[in-house]
Order: sequence, then structure tokens, then C-alpha cells
Amino acid sequence: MSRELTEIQKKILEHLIDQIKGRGIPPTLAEVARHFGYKNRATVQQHLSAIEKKGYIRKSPKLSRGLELTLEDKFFVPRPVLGEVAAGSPLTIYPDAIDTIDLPTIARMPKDSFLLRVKGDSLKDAYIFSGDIVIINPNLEPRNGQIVVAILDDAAVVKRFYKKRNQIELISENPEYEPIIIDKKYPSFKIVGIVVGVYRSMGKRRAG
Amino acid sequence: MSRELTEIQKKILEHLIDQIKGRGIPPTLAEVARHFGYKNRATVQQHLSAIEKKGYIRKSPKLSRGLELTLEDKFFVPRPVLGEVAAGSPLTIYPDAIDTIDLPTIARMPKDSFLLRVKGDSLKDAYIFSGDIVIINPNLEPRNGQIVVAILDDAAVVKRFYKKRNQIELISENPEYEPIIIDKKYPSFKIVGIVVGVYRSMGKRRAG
DNA sequence: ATTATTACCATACAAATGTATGGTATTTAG
DNA sequence: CTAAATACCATACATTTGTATGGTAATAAT
Repeated sequence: MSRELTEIQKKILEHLIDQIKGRGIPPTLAEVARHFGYKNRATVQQHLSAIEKKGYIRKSPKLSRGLELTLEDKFFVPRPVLGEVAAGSPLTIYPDAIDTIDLPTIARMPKDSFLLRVKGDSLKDAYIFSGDIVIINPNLEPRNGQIVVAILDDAAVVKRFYKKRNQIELISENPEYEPIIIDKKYPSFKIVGIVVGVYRSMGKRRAG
Repeated sequence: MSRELTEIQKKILEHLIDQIKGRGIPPTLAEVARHFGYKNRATVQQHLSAIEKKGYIRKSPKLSRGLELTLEDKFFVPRPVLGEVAAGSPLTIYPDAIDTIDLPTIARMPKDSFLLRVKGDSLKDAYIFSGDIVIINPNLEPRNGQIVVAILDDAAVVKRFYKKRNQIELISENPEYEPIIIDKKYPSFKIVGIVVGVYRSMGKRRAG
């Protein structure tokens, strides 16, 4: 028996990962069945057995939600990258994932958070480089000095956030870029989230 | 009603956190009861109701293991940092944790891997800076060009790994540092692991 | 032609699970 | 003193859950 997953098994495994990483608890057979429109738990039961035999998960017998990912050995979990973002010249955030990176299992992300790939070197003075993955948490209130992702006229920028009396200032680490001053009544301005972390895979050598 | 937990409720909440963070899935009423020696699930049931009323957890009705921590506001989980490591002048790896950093929630580490804090700027040409946390995977065979942590005479270095015919070369990114040539019969040489990633928390501003 | 694999379905069942209700004893607050 | 909160217990019950077994259909491999 090979260790290759069939297409359906892959989808189920992805769903398991989503649930375990995103929701916090593994699903029950019934929940998976419902998600995929199966009328019967036994179908899921058999798929899980197959996935387990191929070594991707471990099941604790008789234990409800007793599913564990064996992917921990693999150290990496595929995660969608939702877009690219720059500090100097803003880039659009794409509605769908543009890419998938393998994030280490350690970097399991806060709820609702997502990934963006940084493009350009305007954050290099904050030690964030082109190609790095930033982890964005959309649920936190930005505090002064924190690096945030903001939407300005349908494009996204990464800057340091400073709230003053009547305005918000978005300041680039790199002094070559002018600060962006947001008036209180700025129309299409929105804080997308706070950069809570930076991750860089060491897979390949990068160009300077 | 105050939001203060009683001693017992505190212990139960701690146990919930331990289970959710450490084991991956929230416990059932029966499991908690067993852990605390209760003869009855209803006891736990009532404690959980109290804890929920005080706002520390959320329960999904009728859902097995349907427990969620409201503590997620913290978004960070303490993780031990096992030591410090430098590229130029080697530093000792301490047997016990020297520190704790807050990794993003869910920061479950890949099996057997550990964290080291980088000290010094000798890896700056690889975009790794003083204070960054490197994730070390001890279970992988190093390939040429990968950044590894190695032990040399009781001290640790971080270098790029190159295997040649009769020797191993550990090369610093920074040309100011001389390459280290390891003879096949070098006594106290050992590859600790491979740097699989770099993580940097964006909590505080750092000095250049 | 036959066997194995995959992908579903249906039914059945014991055990586990969340929940509800009622009771007792102790401690704390008004 | 009295009422409320706390900390347990026992029992009961409808669902949920994991598991087992057997069946059908389609495809792929030998």
C-alpha cells in the first residue's frame, strides 16, 4: 500500500487540519460527514481508517474527537497566503489565496489570522524582507508603534501605527518613504490587522 | 457575582488550559471528573457552568468537548527558550531554559524541536538578527547550504552546512568570519539540528 | 475474468457524553 | 438567624459517538 492519499482523502485531511488548527478541536465523524454531505458516518469512518493506515493521522480508539495529526513529524502544514503587501508602493490584496506556503506547526496562528507575503524592501529597517511571511491578527486594537496592515483606497500597506489627537499616522520604517497622515474623516481607510509575527522559511537560499 | 474564580475553579481552568494547549483537545466532563477524582460528572458540569458564567470559557451546548478558552485575548503562549546561540563567537547551550518567549497561540512545537534565541549579528547577512528565535529541528539530515546548529567543543554555532569529500565545512554568511573545517575524525562535533525557520515577535521595538 | 481498491450507503449497538433534577453538607454574607 | 454560594453526590435520559458488519457500484490492476 502506498502512502499516497486519494483526492477525497486529501480533502478530508485538509478539513481535519482546518478544524484542528482553526477551530481548536478535531471534528467528530458526524461533523465531517455533514461537511461533505455524506449521509452516513461510516463513510467518514472508512476514510479516516485509510488516512490513518497511510500514516497521516492517529486515532485514539473509542475516544470522541480522538484525532491527532501525524503531520507533526512533517513539521509543516500547508497554509494559504492571501496576498502580497508592500510598504512603499501599495499592492492589492487578492480575494483568493495567491499561494500556499508550508508553515511550521509551531506557527499555528491566532484565530481568524491570516498570512501575507511581503514584497519590497521598505520594511527592511524593521527587519522584514521581501518574501517574508507576516502573520496578521485582525482582532486586536492597534497600539502606538505597532506594525499594522491598512487598506488605503483598495490597496494595502504595512506601516507603523501612531494615533495622535486628530489623526492617525502611518510611518514607514524607511525614512525614504513619506509618512501617511490619515484624517479622521478619511473615506476608505481601514486597519486590516496587526502584524503579530514574521516567519521565514529557510528552505532556499535567497538573493540579497 | 464577581468574576473571581474560586480555588477549585482555578484548578479546573488550569487543567482545561493544560489539556487544550498541551493535548490538543478539550477534555470531556468525565475526563475532568476522573482527573480530579470526582465520582460524578455533574460536579464538573456545575463547575464549568460557574467558570463560564464568570467569562473564562465558552461552551457549545450539546457538543462533546465543546469548550473554548476566552483567554485567547492573550493570543500568546509561553514557550521555553533553551539557550542562546551565535555564529561568530560560540555560546554555550544551557541545559535548562534560559527564558520564555510568547509564541503565537496554538504554538505547538513540532515534535522534538526547540527554540534558540540568536545573539549577535553574524547571521545578519542571512537576515537573522539578534533576538530572533530560530526553530531547530533535530530530526532532519542536513543538506548542503542549509543553516544548521552545531556543537563544537561544548559551544554552539549557527552556520551554513556544506559536506565535501572528506570534511564538513561550516560557513558563516558574514565573510568576516572564517569557515570552520571539520575533519572526519573531529572529536566533539555534533550537528544539533537544522534551522527550519525564524520567528520574530513584533511585541516591542528593537534597537538597531 | 477475477480480484482489489475506492467510495459510498444502511443498520445496529454499546459506551460515552451533555444535560437536568434533586439532594446533602459546609462555608460565607447580610 | 437566614439566605446564598460553594462543593460535592446520585440518578435519569435523549443524543452523540465510535465501531462493526454487510451491501452496492465503479474503477483499476493482474
